[in-house]
Amino acid sequence: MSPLPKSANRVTANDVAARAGVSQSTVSLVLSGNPRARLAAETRSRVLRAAEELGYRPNVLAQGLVRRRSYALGVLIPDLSNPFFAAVVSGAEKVAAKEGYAVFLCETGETGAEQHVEALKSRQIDGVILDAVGVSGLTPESLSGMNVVLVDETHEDYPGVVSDAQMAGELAARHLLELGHRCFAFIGPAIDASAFRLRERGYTRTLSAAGCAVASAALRRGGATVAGGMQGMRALLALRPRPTAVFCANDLSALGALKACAMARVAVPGDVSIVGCDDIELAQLVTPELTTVAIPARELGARAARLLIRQLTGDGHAPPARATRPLPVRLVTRGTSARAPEAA
Amino acid sequence: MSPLPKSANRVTANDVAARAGVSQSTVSLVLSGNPRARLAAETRSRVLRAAEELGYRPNVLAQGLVRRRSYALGVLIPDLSNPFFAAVVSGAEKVAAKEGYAVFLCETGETGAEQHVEALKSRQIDGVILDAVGVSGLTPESLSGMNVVLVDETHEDYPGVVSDAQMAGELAARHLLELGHRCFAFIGPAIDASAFRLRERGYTRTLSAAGCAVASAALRRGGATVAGGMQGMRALLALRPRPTAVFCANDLSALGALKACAMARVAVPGDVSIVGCDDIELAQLVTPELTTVAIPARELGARAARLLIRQLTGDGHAPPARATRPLPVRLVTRGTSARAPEAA
DNA sequence: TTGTAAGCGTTATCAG
DNA sequence: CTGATAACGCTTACAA
Repeated sequence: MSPLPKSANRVTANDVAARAGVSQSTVSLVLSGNPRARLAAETRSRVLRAAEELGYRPNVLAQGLVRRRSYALGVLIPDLSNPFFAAVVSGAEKVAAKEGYAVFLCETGETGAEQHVEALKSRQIDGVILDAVGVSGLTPESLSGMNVVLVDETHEDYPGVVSDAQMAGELAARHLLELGHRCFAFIGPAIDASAFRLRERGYTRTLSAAGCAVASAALRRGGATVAGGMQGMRALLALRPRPTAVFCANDLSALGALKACAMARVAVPGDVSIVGCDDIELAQLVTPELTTVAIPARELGARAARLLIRQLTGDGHAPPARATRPLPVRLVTRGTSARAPEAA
Repeated sequence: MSPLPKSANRVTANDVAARAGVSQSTVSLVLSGNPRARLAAETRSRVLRAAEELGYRPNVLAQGLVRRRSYALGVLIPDLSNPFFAAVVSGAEKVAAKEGYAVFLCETGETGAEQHVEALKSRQIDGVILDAVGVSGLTPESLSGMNVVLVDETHEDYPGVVSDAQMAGELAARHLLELGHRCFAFIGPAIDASAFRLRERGYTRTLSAAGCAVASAALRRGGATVAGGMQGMRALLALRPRPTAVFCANDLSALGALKACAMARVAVPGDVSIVGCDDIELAQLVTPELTTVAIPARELGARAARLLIRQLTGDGHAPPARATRPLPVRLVTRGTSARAPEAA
């Protein structure tokens, strides 16, 4: 193995041309060129064979240079350790790969999306999928001229693929209401325009409509992480009266909340019911299994990729691909929710 | 006084040159050129300022074309839904980004690594990190001329970054032995040359040395997934005598095994002890918490990236970066392991 | 129908 | 020190 794939290794369109006894541009024509190019069948097959024999693969960088597209997409997420994001990425990667696009993965953390976008720009990226990176936190010009699709976030300037986040909150609320709960709480982050916020809204509104406001002290803000959930739940457990029903903005925080209960020897669902959101695989691994609202994460990613690619392919002035209708969510009733305990 | 940015869209080195009143090649020299290039301080700063004002970003595709490097890495993993792989990717992406490399994420599934590698090749990828994709399953020439670094897999042709997998198995075995267990089992996949296999070996050898062979019926083969773990454990529970100690090749399967026990109302760790491997975040979320052997996943990814990049940068004939010493692993004793139940 | 040639945006080698 | 100029591998008018 020489450190750098020296030279001599890579076979170019020129090599193919030489072997087929045609010019390089002819090779280009038959291999990647317009279908409307009319080549002699004989020439075409000679080229094809030569290419085959030599194992020719067009250099995408060079193609990109002249076509001004890189056939690469960027996917930006805050944190790959959240299985939900992993699923989104996975879904996006799969359809991208099938369509001949490669995906650059960028983990932005809480901040730092900006730099990643810059880096992608200088790679002539064809478009980006942003999930939960907070578009409004970016300087407007950083995304200018880019093809972008948002996931589970809405912004007037960009199309987005979303789940029915408000419905998710509503489903959670209705479920808990039906179980007879009267004292509610919520744990989740305070990011505007995010799905988290909509979940919260659907939840609180449904509760209000049923005459059950959630006290502001019962509204715990924090990261949508395990740690955030634990913290939030600890605070809730100290409240009097103690909430008997808690909806968490995502499964990770719900799992954290569940854990906090276990550590505090608070029975779930005996003393308090917990409902998460996402339905990640782990939700079924804990005991009791987590009641949650399923969000089609892979599908979100897949659609985002499709939408983005369509936007790219849509030569000229096709309708600039507006946001699609929200993907349906559904309540998955498992073991962490039960009838409210009798009032003390 | 100076020309304005040409077409609103992309600003090139030519635009900068025009504005700075120098030639394009000079721009190239000061911006990306050798540090040893000796430019007039005055010229340099003029160029720098012009570039700054225009917001110039060199086109990496073009750079790649001539330099024959793309400054991009590929990371191939079978499945992003396994948090362990997600962590590896995350670690690799972080150091790659810091070093100015972008990473193409490729999820290969059980098979299909080949095509992804081909796709990456035509993108002039600088190198790839392969984690658990089974190098030996690839046609040799598909990786020829590529810079590759393996993660947790050993192969004589490529350098690899590994954890001390055999030690992981040994630690699990010693732990269970110390707890007085005598009837052992193992759940894991049958992939040669993988860390899984080494974990198994470390486990079985340590047991043998202690006079406790693991019966072949107690050796369950299957995917290193939740489903695989559940299946394996179900089979084990039917065995007579029933094993009291089970080591699983990874946490996902351990979690599956734990779940299977819960469903079968078998007490963990009362009736059977379970030890996993990886120490993914979820391990602490289940009840009881999973005893496991911690593998530094992020660190593996990070090191792989560093090693790969060093290999790339190592112009000329630096020692071709052999495999590094195994990263240490450590036993994390939690709630799924306890003293063996009294013999019936 | 196929070849010639002009780029795409950079880097790199030389002259001046 | 700086500026032509030739690649890099490919696409695409435009000629032949």
